[in-house]
Amino acid sequence: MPPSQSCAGCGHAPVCQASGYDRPELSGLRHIAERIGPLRTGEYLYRPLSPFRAIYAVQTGMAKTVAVDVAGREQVVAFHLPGEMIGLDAIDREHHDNAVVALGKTQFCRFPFNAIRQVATQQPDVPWHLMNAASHRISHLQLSGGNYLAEERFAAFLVDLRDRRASLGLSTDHLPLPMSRADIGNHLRLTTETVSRLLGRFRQRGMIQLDRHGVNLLDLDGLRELGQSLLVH
Amino acid sequence: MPPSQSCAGCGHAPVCQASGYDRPELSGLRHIAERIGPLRTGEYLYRPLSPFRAIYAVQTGMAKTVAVDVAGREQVVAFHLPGEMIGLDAIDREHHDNAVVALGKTQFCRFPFNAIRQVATQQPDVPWHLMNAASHRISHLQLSGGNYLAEERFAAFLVDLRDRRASLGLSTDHLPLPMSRADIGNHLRLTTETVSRLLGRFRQRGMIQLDRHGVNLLDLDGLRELGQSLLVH
DNA sequence: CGTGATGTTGATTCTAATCAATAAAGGTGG
DNA sequence: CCACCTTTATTGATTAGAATCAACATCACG
Repeated sequence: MPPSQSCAGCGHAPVCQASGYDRPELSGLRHIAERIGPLRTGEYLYRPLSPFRAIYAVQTGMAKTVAVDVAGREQVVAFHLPGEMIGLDAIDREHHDNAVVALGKTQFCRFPFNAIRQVATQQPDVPWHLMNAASHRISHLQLSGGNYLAEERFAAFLVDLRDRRASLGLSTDHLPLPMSRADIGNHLRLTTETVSRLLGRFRQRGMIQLDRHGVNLLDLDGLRELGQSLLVH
Repeated sequence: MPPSQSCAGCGHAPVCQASGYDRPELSGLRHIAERIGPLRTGEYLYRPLSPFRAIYAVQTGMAKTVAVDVAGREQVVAFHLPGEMIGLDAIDREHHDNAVVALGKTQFCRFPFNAIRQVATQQPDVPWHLMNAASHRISHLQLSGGNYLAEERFAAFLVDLRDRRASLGLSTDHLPLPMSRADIGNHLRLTTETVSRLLGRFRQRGMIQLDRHGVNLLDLDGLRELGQSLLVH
């Protein structure tokens, strides 16, 4: 099956709209998009050493980016929601140096990089749109690299996920957590045990409610206060 | 004194060349550069809430970027060597959310953002050049956010600094460290005491030599091995 | 249903922070 | 140039936060 071209008829226009892709100055991007997937839990969109040929966005579902260092240690570098750009860290490289893995049934949009550069010659806002995404990602990484307590980082993680879902028009009362505790912990520099304990602590305080597929945030203000130092304003 | 325009006659062309700014496709950037400074230790290039109007690069000397969170805690987000872009994290914002501070007598190049966008309409490689810088920064931040031991982070910090100096054609035998131990520690999520102890440990092992203004790396291979997981390859 | 993977909870250990004291450096004014 | 004083750096003793080790519970899946 050849990848379907263009965004015409895509049922997921709303999240793209929320991410700013519906601006007429970016119309060219919509015409070069290819759909990838669905991939299922644990399947790879790309791997370390895969040649860099395209940028991606999640269309539906969720994904993680994982860096693998020389010693083989894995580092979960980001979780991706629909509409969020994937692969900006490889633009200055020949090859990807990390992997992108689906978390649950996930579809992607693929933007071939050659096509992006071609489109950019006609629509000069295109590179600046990517630049804005990169700029935002830099801000986020700078903050999250900071020296904060486990509780602060974890609260910020939950609130950040909620806020990103909110800005995409996704449900905010319930946060699905399709990744493992190990993934969350790895991402936040915590062990699975510590993640479990923090979830338990927040539950005991009545700040969250846990179910099999995720959490309900019962005290968003409380969590936001705990994580405030780590949240972009 | 009005800022001097253009890079013609600038005595620091070599580092810019090493950073790729001498490519003819970027010639427009050279014509809009303004020189700022010299600033002295502790003086600000900009502060949080300063309006975002330009991107900067260090010309000579060294600088740090400091984020200040809601609670007033400071976080040293980066140290900048000559030729390195400053302010990419503010491109999608109206205002800077962090400060840039000179470390020792430091001069900057200022690239007004309006002028950059103007130049970009003539030289389409300009935004992609910034994008490459942003991409590289994302890669670096993703790695350095990882969960590594104090010793690994510190060794990687020293080697990274050396390698960046090497790629700019600066001396590599001696690393000046114009920032305080507190700055280094803050940047690496360590206390000043721990930085001191690590320096002491490396010195005892004969890996470095300490003097008043910086360090000599006596066993680069050893340091590189300690920090290998954190270094981009 | 098992059964292997994932998640929770408790006991103990360890890395780096904190607390504390001293030493060295840098800047200032006489 | 030196004495003084403030800031910065080093080193040691103790503490704390999260990791590790360990046992058990629960879930997903064939």
